[in-house]
Amino acid sequence: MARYGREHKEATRQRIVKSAGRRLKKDGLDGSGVTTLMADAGLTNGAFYAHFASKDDLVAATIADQLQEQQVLLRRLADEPDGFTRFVQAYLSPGHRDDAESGCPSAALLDEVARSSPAIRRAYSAGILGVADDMAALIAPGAPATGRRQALGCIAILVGTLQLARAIDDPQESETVLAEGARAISALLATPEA
Amino acid sequence: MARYGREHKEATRQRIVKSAGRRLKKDGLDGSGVTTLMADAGLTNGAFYAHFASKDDLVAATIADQLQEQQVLLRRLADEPDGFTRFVQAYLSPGHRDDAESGCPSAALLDEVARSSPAIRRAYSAGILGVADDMAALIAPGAPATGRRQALGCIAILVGTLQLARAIDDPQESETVLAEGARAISALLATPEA
DNA sequence: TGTACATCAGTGAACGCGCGTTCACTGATGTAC
DNA sequence: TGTACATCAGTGAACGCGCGTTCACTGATGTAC
Repeated sequence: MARYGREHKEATRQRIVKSAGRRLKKDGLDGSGVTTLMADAGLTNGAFYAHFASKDDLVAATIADQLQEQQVLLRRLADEPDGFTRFVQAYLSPGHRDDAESGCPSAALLDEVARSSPAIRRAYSAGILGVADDMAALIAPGAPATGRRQALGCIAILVGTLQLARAIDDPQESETVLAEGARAISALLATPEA
Repeated sequence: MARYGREHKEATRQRIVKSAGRRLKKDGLDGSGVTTLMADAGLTNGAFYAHFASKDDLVAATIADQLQEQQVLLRRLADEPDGFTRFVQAYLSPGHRDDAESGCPSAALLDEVARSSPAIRRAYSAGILGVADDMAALIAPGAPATGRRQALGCIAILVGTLQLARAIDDPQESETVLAEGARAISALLATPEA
């Protein structure tokens, strides 16, 4: 019945989603064309619609996948000492700033996501709230409600800081921004809710 | 000698830059075409290159103008009591979240700016550092160096918070994000540098 | 084991469209006499 | 004051190109006998 093993097509789809993650974060949602996205996966444009209903459909799937990857990363850190501190340090590092392609999808794409179709915003919203939950477990293991609020605040700080550090072309000012972002995270977590 | 009064052409250019500010913040840098940008100013595409060398040139000019407008706003607030607090309140309001077109250029465009040409990043960097200086005067009138660092941190928090609030499609979660952003600003400003 | 076949993942050319940019031109303007 | 003129801001059609999407097809595959 099934031609090629039944996992073959799904594997190809996953390959497209993974390479699209890198391309979209590098060139933006509007800046990445279907032909390029397929070429990145070693395919031609024609095969695209055998896997996705539209470019929006791929973007939504890719964003969901990227945020799931972030959840996996955060869960792995839950087992390590100072997991969250180390996460913040890596996130606000010059290395991450200079490598958007393999970095945080929110930092690379958030303002474009906010302008995107409902389907994309839905995928993003569900994904980022999942990330917030896992981050909350790192920040305040015993207080999910508080931790989740704080996690959303931390995400906003991390994303804004990295974007600003990327946009500013003076290396020294850019480093100042990264350092101040780290200070803002510490300050937020050290300040009890009113 | 001069045909049309000598201020005529400059006035038209300014009109294009102002309407481009709204359009670019609404539809993004990649999402706004030259024909649309000119139509917004009541002109046709052909006249574009009499005013700008390229689309990048208009984008750089528009970003510089938008950031100057923000400086004007911040300077006006310096004369009022609680100027900065009121600025933050308005910035992190549902009204601003739902009206990107007439809002903060950084919140609308920062990740696209980070991917843009050197000329655009240069215009943005110069502009945002000017904004930071004026914000520093509001935050810490007597300590420019500290104030400037804190201002950069505040800008990152404000931008990240507004973008996240815009992307999340659940109104309640979105409000939580805005509230937590405000708390992060207070926490950062209340925490002395190490 | 070898061969004929049905399946379907992937190809590549084509579609209409909007992009950024160019250019020959039009026609309203302020100036010169 | 009235008219002829030079200027040049703005028009609108056209350029080649890449966009997202469609579709007739190819050819490698696992299965049936």
